[in-house]
Amino acid sequence: MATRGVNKVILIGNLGADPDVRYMPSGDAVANVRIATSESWKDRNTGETQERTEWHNVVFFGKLAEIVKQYLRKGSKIYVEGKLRTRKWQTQDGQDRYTTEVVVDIGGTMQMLDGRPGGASSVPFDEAPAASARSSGGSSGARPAAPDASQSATPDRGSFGGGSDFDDDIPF
Amino acid sequence: MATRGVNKVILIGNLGADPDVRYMPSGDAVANVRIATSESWKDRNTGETQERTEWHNVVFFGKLAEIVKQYLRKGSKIYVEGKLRTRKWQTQDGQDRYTTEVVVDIGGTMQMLDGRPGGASSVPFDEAPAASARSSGGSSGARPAAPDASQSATPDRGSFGGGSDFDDDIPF
Amino acid sequence: MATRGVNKVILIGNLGADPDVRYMPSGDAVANVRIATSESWKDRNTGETQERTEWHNVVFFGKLAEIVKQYLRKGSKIYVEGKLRTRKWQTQDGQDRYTTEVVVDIGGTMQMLDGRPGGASSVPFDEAPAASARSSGGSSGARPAAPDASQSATPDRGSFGGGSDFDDDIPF
Amino acid sequence: MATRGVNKVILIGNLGADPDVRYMPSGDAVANVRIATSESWKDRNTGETQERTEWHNVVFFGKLAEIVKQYLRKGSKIYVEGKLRTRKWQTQDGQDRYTTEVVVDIGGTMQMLDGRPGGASSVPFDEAPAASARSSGGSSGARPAAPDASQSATPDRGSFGGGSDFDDDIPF
DNA sequence: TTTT
DNA sequence: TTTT
Repeated sequence: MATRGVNKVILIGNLGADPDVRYMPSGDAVANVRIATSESWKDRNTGETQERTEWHNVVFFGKLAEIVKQYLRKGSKIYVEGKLRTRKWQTQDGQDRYTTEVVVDIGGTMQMLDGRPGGASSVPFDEAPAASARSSGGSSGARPAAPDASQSATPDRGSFGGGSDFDDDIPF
Repeated sequence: MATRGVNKVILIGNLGADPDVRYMPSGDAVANVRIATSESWKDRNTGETQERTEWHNVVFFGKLAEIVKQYLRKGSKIYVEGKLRTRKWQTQDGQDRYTTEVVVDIGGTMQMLDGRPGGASSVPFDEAPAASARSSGGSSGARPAAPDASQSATPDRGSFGGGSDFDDDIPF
Repeated sequence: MATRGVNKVILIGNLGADPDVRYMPSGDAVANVRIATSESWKDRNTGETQERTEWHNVVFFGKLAEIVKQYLRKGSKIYVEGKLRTRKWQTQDGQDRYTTEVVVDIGGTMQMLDGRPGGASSVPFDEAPAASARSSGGSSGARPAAPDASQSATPDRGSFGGGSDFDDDIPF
Repeated sequence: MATRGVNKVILIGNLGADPDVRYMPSGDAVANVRIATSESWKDRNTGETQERTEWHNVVFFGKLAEIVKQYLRKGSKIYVEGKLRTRKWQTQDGQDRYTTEVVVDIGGTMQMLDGRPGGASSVPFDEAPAASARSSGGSSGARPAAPDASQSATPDRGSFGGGSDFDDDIPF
């Protein structure tokens, strides 16, 4: 992979919920998590302390997704290094929507900061201790999240299992 | 400002168009730019070279916005250090939309990489070589982009000048 | 402060010992800590797992140094954002030595990752909740660590108290 | 490679001299460059503008080293993402010295910012468009710079060609 | 000298 | 020793 430009995101925050892990037709795992970062400051005029929490959609692929599935839970604190990707998708009535996510693949990393017993420490994207049946079927390991791949990798919430009990207008 | 967590974005890329600079009621400038980063890789199966360009919405405030206005043009190459912020806004018919931007304020920086003669080099957010009439009226310099502030700072494209020749459904 | 270029260091690691905090003539605090980061990998030939620990010298100034003194201890895990600075110093017999440190001042940050009860969360360099008698005497808050300032800020280990029970040849 | 902690350096600056490229016994290239970053600020007391230039030793391995050799020259502006490594070495009279370098290998990247015609754009460490005779003999590509490897990779300046017209006491 |  |  060659690059023109730099597209890098670094986050430290806590998971707002358990990871949402799915599998692509190839068998590769895709894990979505919501991470919160917050900042607080004193209003110059009122002197009151303000706080703002930002929620980030983070997507992991392949081996990293498996690790996310195994070790991360609601409340887990992690370090993430990834890149920005804005993905286009459609509502049920055909309207275009855009969602920006932090994608952790080539060049990215995840690191657990909780110090939980037995927890994996840190894992760069390209790590594959043992090729599982699942990941051996695909080649996503050395490929950046291509438009096509990512579309099937992080589909509309409703496209799995045929469910539809979600609000199509909320992109995340 | 104190922070729980880290929320950092680093970009190097080129402007897709001239900066879009507006002024808040306080007189503070707000500059929006679109920055492209691209990556290319070889498809493992077909061997073909693939390319993907990512477009980022970057927002500058205060003094930095003035510098962006003065020095940056379509094609300019810059280094940007900022943070992610997802902003909620509404379409004309009242539907909720979300747009994720890279905000350059406290803790952020911009740097020009073009080597243009007379160009400013690098500017952290909190720089104010000389308090202009505009920035002296506000206090945005030492305040992170608060939800309220940012909403008026980066309104729907059409909310300035009363214009409305834009597609409400496209968040950027 | 304007900059030509980018000089940024991001570390997450544990303190190898309690912070070493001193005070400049101005009364400003300077805190030195040693932080360990480690990586492990499998040797391609032998298949054995290798590990390498890297030790970093990190220097905090002013208010941040006070916080380091108050909250950090041997073993503490922190996130640090700073810049590289190589400092020249001399052995007792007049030989030049160079030490590279990670300086956390303007544009830098420190964040505690331990989740200790009562622990401060994150602190950018320029934070000064209340101007203490100490920091009010100096102006280090808005000044990058200048060569002169830093020299007095992080002097030879022996220059405090006139002691000399250390090995002059070990720069850290 | 797994990691406990984060050890990341991001630099944008200019080469102070042409790259210094050497070859390891395995045939793998090692390129050393000196990169300058500078910052300026106004002294609060005197009001004078101060400037400080920082010089960084950056080391590239394998394929990246070849690219550095081919495309970079004195004055070239580059973006570098690497990690800190402090290396121990000895003077001719057996004294220990330490040098801190920015190592660009696994997880690192280099990007040319000059827009020179024919220049390569960006190259992550693990890129190997075509296995050259040299790099095919080694396995450095997927191995972090191990203590042993790096020692032979970035030896004392005088250890090549048997020359000795250098000051042993200056670590860089 | 840390941590797992 | 670079760059503006």
